[in-house]
Parts: sequence; structure tokens; C-alpha cells
Amino acid sequence: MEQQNVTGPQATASDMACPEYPQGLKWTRQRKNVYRVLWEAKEPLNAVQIYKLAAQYAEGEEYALSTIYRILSTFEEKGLVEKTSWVEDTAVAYSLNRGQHTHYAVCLECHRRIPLQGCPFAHMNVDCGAGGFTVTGHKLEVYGYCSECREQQGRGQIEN
Amino acid sequence: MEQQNVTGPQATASDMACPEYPQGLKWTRQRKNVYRVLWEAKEPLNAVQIYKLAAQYAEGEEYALSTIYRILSTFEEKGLVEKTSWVEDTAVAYSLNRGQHTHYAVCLECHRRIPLQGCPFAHMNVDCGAGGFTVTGHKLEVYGYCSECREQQGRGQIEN
DNA sequence: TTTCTAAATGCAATTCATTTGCATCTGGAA
DNA sequence: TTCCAGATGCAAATGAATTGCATTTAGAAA
Repeated sequence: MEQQNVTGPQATASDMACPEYPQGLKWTRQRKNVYRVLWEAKEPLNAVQIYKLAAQYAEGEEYALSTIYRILSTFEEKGLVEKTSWVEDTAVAYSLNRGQHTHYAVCLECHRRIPLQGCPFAHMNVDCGAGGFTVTGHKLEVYGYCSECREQQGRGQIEN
Repeated sequence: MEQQNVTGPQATASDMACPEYPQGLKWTRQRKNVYRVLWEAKEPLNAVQIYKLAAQYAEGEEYALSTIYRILSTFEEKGLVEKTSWVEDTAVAYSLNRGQHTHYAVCLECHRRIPLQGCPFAHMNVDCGAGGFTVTGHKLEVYGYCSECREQQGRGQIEN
């Protein structure tokens, strides 16, 4: 009987494992912790944030930032993780690829990132016009002002 | 009679001027050339690309890359220019804010960027669910495979 | 269990995009 | 023509991400 990884995204952090974990990759302490951080994250995090959070789980252990980068790019290569980049932020952010993706409404004033309910494209047949382009994914960001920042307006136009 | 800038985006490069040019900004040689490059660009360019193209227009003149960055960020601040960032590219790209924006379909194989015909959101009421968020803009990127790369498939999956 | 090796990591140095401080220059109002 | 706030050039600094190499380790095989 082959051993099954019944733990995984459902599992608690202590025995965190990953059923979709690709063959040939070692399930190291560092990778477990990075996976755990991403699993618990409520929004995409950049490498340094992940580095710091992962270090908390690894009391006393040494962590190299470069290792985090390498883990993240391996995970991305294997489809475990999604990369996102935002114009207002120089660093790239990473999130677990949970199948259903999330888009965000970004407030231009306070920079808060508000997750959108569902994907507007879910019911939409993206016709590219570019004949023959096979769409496998998309990335969407909506900009504007959140209700709070909207209130204290009157000044907040482009011209400061 | 106040002087009118009848040249502008419609003008030829030699007398390139900009009607929407904000008050208080000097219309310098460097800025003219950056504006010209952006005006003629068929797709968003990064700072180094703009730097090189602008230098061509300014035969023999000195240009500093840092100046290009400063011009671009000033232009963006004033709403003349839009910034875009792509996950596959570390550098930020800039394009003239022409009112109507363009989205792209990005081929994951050859990285070609195919402009989409019109904006899928044009006819779409973006309901954020996030109550009260006022949408002023959005950014969309579609990923997949262009027809050419699609043909020579069979191997090109994630695992490689 | 122990052995063994390809894969993973730590570390330090490197690359590359972007920013900044400061002295000099210049567009354009007076 | 004068004059100065705003622009620029230059060089150094910052910050994200990558890379080379020696060392460690997960996990398959013995």
C-alpha cells in the first residue's frame, strides 16, 4: 500500500505537508516553513516578509534570504505558487496557487488592498481578437478609492 | 489673446509640444524627447529603452539615466504617463496616458505581448463587492500561448 | 539502520533597476 | 538681459533578486 500524504493544506502547521508536492523535490524544513507561511497568509507576501515569518517558525535555525528566493521560484516553476507584481511596490509578491485566484481593488490613497468577491472573468469568454491565442490565465487589478479615503476628498486629485 | 499650444500629440516630432502639459513644469529638451519617444512608442517601454531612444533624438547631447527616471516619475505624478509592471520583467514600463488604455495577451513561451482589441471591461460594470470602492482604473493581463508557440507543443508543460 | 549522492542550503559577492545628494545649468517669468 | 526655482548630470547609494561555491541533508538504495 503506497503511503498517502493525507495531511496537506488541511493539516495543522506542525505536520504541514503538501499533497500536490511535486516529485523529485525534497520536503525540507525550510520548504515546509515557506509553504506554511504561504498557506496561512491572507494576501500575497514578498520574499522578505516570507523570510521573516518563516524564520519565526524555525526558532534559532539559520535561514538565508537567497534560499527563500530559490524556494519561491522552484515552487512557482512547479505551479505551487503564483507571482504577482504591483506598480506601487518594487518587490514581487507570492501567494499559494489555490486554484481559485483573487483579484484586488487597490486604493490609490491609502494603498489598502481589498480582495474582490470572485473573478469578473469567471463568466466571461475572453475574446482576444488576437486570433488563436490560447488563454490559460489572467491578472487583474482595479484602482480607485476606498470609501474612507473617498470621504476626505475634495483635495486628493492628481495635482497634490 | 492667450497663446495656444496647438501642437501637441498631433504635432510632428520637430515641434513636439504637449497641450496638457502641466503648469509649473519646464518644457526642456530632455522632456520633449522623452515625450516624443513615448508618443511614438507602440507599446510600454522601460526607462532604459526610453533613455536610449531619447538619446538618439539628441545627437551628441548628454543624457543621464537618472534624469529619465526623474522625468518619468514627474510625468506620472502629473497623470501624463502610466506605469505598468509585469511579473516576467523586473523593470517597470511606461506609456503615455492616452485616455483609452490597452491590455495585452502575454505568451508564456515566447513572451510576445499581443495587444487586445478594446477592453473587455468597457461594457462591464465592475462590482467590487467591496462596498463603496470607487473604481477609477484597472489593469489587466492575459496569459497563455500564442498560435505559433501553441503548435510546437506537447512538451512545453510546466515540468521541463 | 546505515550509506550515499543529488538536491538544497548558507554565505558572500554580484547584478541590475531605481533613487538620492549635490554642484551646475537653464527655461522662462520679470 | 537678468535671475532663480526648477532641472539636470554625475557619482554614489539603496534595495530586490541572482549566482558561485563549499557544506549540509533528505530520502532512495543497500
